[in-house]
Amino acid sequence: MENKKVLLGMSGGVDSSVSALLLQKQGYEVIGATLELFTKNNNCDKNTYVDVKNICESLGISHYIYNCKQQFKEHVIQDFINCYSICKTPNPCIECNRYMKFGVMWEKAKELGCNYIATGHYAKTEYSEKYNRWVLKKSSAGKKDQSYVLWNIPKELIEHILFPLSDFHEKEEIRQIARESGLKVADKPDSEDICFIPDGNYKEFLEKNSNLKPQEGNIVSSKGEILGKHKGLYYYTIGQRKGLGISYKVPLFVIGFNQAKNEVIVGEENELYKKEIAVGNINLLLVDEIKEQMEVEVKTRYSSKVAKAKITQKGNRIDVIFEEPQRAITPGQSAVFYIGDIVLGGGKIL
RNA sequence: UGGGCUGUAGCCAAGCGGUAAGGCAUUAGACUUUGACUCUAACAUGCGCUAGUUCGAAUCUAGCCAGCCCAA
Repeated sequence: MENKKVLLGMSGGVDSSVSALLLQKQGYEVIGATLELFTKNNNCDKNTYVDVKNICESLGISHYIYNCKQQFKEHVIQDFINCYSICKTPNPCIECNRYMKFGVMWEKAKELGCNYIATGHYAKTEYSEKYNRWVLKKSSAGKKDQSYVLWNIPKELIEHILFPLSDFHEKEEIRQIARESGLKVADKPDSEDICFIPDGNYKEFLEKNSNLKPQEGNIVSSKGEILGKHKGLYYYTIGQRKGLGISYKVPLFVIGFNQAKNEVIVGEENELYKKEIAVGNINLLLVDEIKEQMEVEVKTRYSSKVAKAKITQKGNRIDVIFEEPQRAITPGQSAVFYIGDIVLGGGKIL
C-alpha cells in the first residue's frame, strides 16, 4: 500500500491550481498548503487566500495555511538585506525554495503523514539509472524552466518531490486546462516581481527594513575618473546601464563596486566579460563530490543561457573556467551547473 | 581690446548653400520572479545673437556676444 499523500504548495495562481488538478487525476491524495510568508500592505493578501480556498473547495481537497513569517524573515529577507549591504545581488527565490517550500513545507508534510510535497515549479524529478539516484532536471518549458532556482534544495528530498507541470512546454497549455476545468484563476496574470516587494521598489524596502540608507558617492571609471554621482551602492547591480545618468560616448555599465570608498565603478561593455569565477556555498545534487575537473554547462543568471565551462571543487567552493567569457557575472547570483538536462548542483558567485 | 580657434538638443558630435545624421542620457512601451540586461518608440520649426547676400543659409558676408589658446 503505497503512500500517495502529497502536500501541495498553493499560491492561488494558475500553476499551483492546475498542479492540484493534475495530481488528483494521477491518483494522489492532495492536501493544499499556503505558506504565509509576509504581511502584504494591500488586499491582494485576502484575495490570495480566497482564491486558494475556492480552488480547494471546488476540487474537494483540504487546505492549510501556515504562518511562516518568522522563518521567512530570518532566512529570506535577512539574506536579501545582507546581500545588498555587501554589494551583492541576491536571488531571494532560491533561499525561499531552500528554507520555505522545500524546508518548512516538507516538515509540515511529514507531520501530516505525506510522502510527497509538490509545487507548481517548471522543473522535473526523475530516477536516474545512470547515476543510481533521484535527480532534479530541467522541465520542458524551455525559457520558462525554473530548475535554476531549485539548485539549493536538499538532495535527499528530490525523491519526495512532485512537479506536475514538468512536461508542459507553454504556460498557455496550463491556462487552457484551468479554463476547461472551470478554475477561476485561469487568467490571473503571471507574478513577476519579488513576492515580498509587490511594487518592485526594492530600494525603498531596504531603506525601511534595514540599516541601509541612501549615501551619495562617486561613480568612477575603471581608470579612476569621476564621472558622476550615485545615490547608494545598493541601487545598482553589475551589468546595469539604466539610471546612471552619465552621458558618454558609448553606453556605460556598472562593472563593480568599491565599498570602502563608496564608489560605483562603471566601464564599457567589453569590461563586463569574465572568463573565470569562483562560487561558494555550494550544494551538489547529482554527486556527493566533484573529484576531478568536469565539463558542464553553467547558468549564471536566471534568464541567461547556459555556457560551457570546466569546474573544479575545492572544499565548499568551485572554480569555474568558461569556454567563452561571460557577460555581467554578478556576485550573489547563483551559478547552476548542468549536465545535459540534469542539475548537477550550484553555488553562489563570490 | 595684437594674433588664432570655437560656439548645433541635458552631454558628445556629423553636416560646410538645398531644407538638422548618429551616439550617450532621458521618457514611454515590450520582455522579465533581478525597477538589471535586451528590444521598440519618442525626443532641436531649429544650429551663440543681430542684420545681410540668395529662390533657398546651420552652412556665405558683416557686426556683436561668450568661451578657449598663443603672444605681450
